[in-house]
Amino acid sequence: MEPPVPGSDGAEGRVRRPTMEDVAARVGVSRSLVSLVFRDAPGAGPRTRERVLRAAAEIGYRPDSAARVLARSRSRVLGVLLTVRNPFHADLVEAIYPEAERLGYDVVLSADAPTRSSHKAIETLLGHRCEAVILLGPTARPSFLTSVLRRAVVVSVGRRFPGTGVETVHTAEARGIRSAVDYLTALGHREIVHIDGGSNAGSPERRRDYRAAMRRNGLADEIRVLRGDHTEESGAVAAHQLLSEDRLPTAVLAGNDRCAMGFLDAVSRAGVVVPDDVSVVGFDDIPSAGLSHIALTTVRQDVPGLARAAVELAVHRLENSAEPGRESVLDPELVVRETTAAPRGTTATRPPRHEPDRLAPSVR
Amino acid sequence: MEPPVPGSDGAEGRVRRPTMEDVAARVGVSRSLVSLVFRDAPGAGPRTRERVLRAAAEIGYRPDSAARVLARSRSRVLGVLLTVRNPFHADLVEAIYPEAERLGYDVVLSADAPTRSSHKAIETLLGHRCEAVILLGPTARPSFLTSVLRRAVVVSVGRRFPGTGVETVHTAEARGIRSAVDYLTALGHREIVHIDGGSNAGSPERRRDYRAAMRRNGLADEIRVLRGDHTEESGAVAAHQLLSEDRLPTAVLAGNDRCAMGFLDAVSRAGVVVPDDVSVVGFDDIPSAGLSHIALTTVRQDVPGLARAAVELAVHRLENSAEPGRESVLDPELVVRETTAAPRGTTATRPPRHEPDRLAPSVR
DNA sequence: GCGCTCTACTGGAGCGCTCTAGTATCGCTT
DNA sequence: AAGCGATACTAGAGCGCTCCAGTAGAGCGC
Repeated sequence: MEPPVPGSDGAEGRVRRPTMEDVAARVGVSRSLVSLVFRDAPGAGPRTRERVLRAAAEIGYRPDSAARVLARSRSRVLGVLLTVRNPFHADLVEAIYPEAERLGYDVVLSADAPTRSSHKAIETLLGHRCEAVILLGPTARPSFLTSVLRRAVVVSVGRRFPGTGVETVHTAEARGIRSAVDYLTALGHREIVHIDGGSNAGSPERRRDYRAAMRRNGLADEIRVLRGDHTEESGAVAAHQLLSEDRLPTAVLAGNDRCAMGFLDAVSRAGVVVPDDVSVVGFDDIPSAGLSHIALTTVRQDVPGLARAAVELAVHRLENSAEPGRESVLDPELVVRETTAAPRGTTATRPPRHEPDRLAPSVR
Repeated sequence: MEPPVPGSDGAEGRVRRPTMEDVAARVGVSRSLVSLVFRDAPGAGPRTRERVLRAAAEIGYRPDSAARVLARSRSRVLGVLLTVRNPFHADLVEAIYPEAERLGYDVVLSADAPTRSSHKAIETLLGHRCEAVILLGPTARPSFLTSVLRRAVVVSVGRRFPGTGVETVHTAEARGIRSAVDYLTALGHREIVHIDGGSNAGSPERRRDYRAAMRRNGLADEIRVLRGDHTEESGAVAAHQLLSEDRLPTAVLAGNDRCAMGFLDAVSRAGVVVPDDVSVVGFDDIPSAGLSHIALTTVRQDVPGLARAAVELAVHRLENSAEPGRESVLDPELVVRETTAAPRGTTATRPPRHEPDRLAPSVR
């Protein structure tokens, strides 16, 4: 049998990983003491502590997380399931890392993909002893999630699983949609079309909330929903459909930013000027929405807030007695940029950019 | 001290994770036998094997990867460092998973981000006992990578680290750039501007290769490089710069697709028609480049090939004697879509879409 | 000088697996 | 009947860490 790294110490001299034992021997203390230092536990003198740390650095010791996880009664590991292509997930992951670290948890990532089911990705997470899994816009079947619940706390970001014991964090879609519709209405728009997001997380809510907001503004007759999904392509398809008709609506509320950007791109190629000919509002506020040449007016989801709430919910659930099925709802804010204006033929000037009213996150 | 999951078996009844011992007891065999079955090792009777598998499924047993990794002489874990926002990395990750699985390796992901240095992300990977780390477009300092080499095989995708012992997988930038310039030249373009990618992986090569290709086509006097990076924003900035001048060049070769898309967007807003007024070529072929409304002509990197080569290089290096510093170079292909045409005033018809010549990957 | 508390440290039993070295049982030859 | 090689299984020693129980010695009051 070969040593851990085959070819023994090859050209670059890879060698056996140093262990705590090695550090201990070098300093002349017990392994327990070294462990104690690395866990930041009380009981070591400041001088010794420093010597241990120095010795460890000298021999390039790093704690072995497999051994650590195995030995601990609590693993303190949070699993995150993401769809690696999804830029919104990317933002969430970036925000989850520091938050987990702050609370003393490790994060392991697992991605689903066309060739890798979320089922399998979650199994991998559980294999890593995650105490809780945070699922970003999960597409898994509720029945599977229920079985996962026997092993770990489950937090879903974006999608609701009422009555299953899955914790949920999501945006108050209704408030976001309503503020967008109200804003467009205030500008003088009446023909406001919604390109929806199909069955993606949040979409049924957004569709329903659009209808409600239209009715609230006395625009029940103008309600029009175009089928879409959360891709640029679907925005472009909707654009072509609208372009093929007699005339455009004066405003479009897209299911998300990617859809809005696909729409924008397709109409500007057709010579339509945004916002003069048509106003466009997105949802999410992904990074590219804010780029100067896009400057998309959109409903911003509070990504750091969602990340923080997800981690906190998971940790709270782990460290306190069982109180399943909590729900954390965060308010979005309308970010007005340059793709919205009063419709042609009304007051020529655009309203000033208004500072969005940031609302405190609420926990129900 | 609380049991593994605090609140003991709470509302949903989370309980102690079953172990091999539990499975063994249920079937009435030894733990070793169960281990053997789960490792697919020879030495168990077919009937027993089946009974073990069934019992495991009944009690919801899953192998504990921490314990497994700890006990094994080889961890068979590959670490992947990615920048979670980067869509090109997303594609690579998706392709790495199945490839690693095929060779019997586990994959653990770690992301760098503005708030999380690649240094730290790599440390995490090493803590998980990765035998090899695959770094996607790494930004780490070579000196740090050298220190990592003592612990693991290092494979860099995209960026070269000559003479360090880091294995490298990358695209033959020169061939890609040359085919793009040759193609544009054949269409009749002479004023071909390159918006470069700054210090991003592959950019210095692309810049150099652009110059070489221009010279080869007798266009040394037309060489013009605009400073950029790999974001949409930089494409838009370059567009505004060019628009502010007397007249546009007839063709633009962008540093990557995102840059190309930023450029496209900015010029079409200014009323410039692509490809009639200006031809645009990208680099990478990210998914959105192929969308019908974008239809970007671009130099496609062979993502599945890069992923496969990276995993194979890592595994080869682990399983054979030390042969450091191999390099695997994959050929790109020019994908002609709808953002390129002959310049205004020349032969009116566009050439037919030509089927790109796919070349076999070469290993040097 | 005595017990007493405190701090600084050590010993050792696991955590859930893997993997080598064994043992038991079988069928089959000689 | 003894021997033999397979095959099917078991025993048990780790892997590198955590964490609890325990010890040595210093400092202190009385």
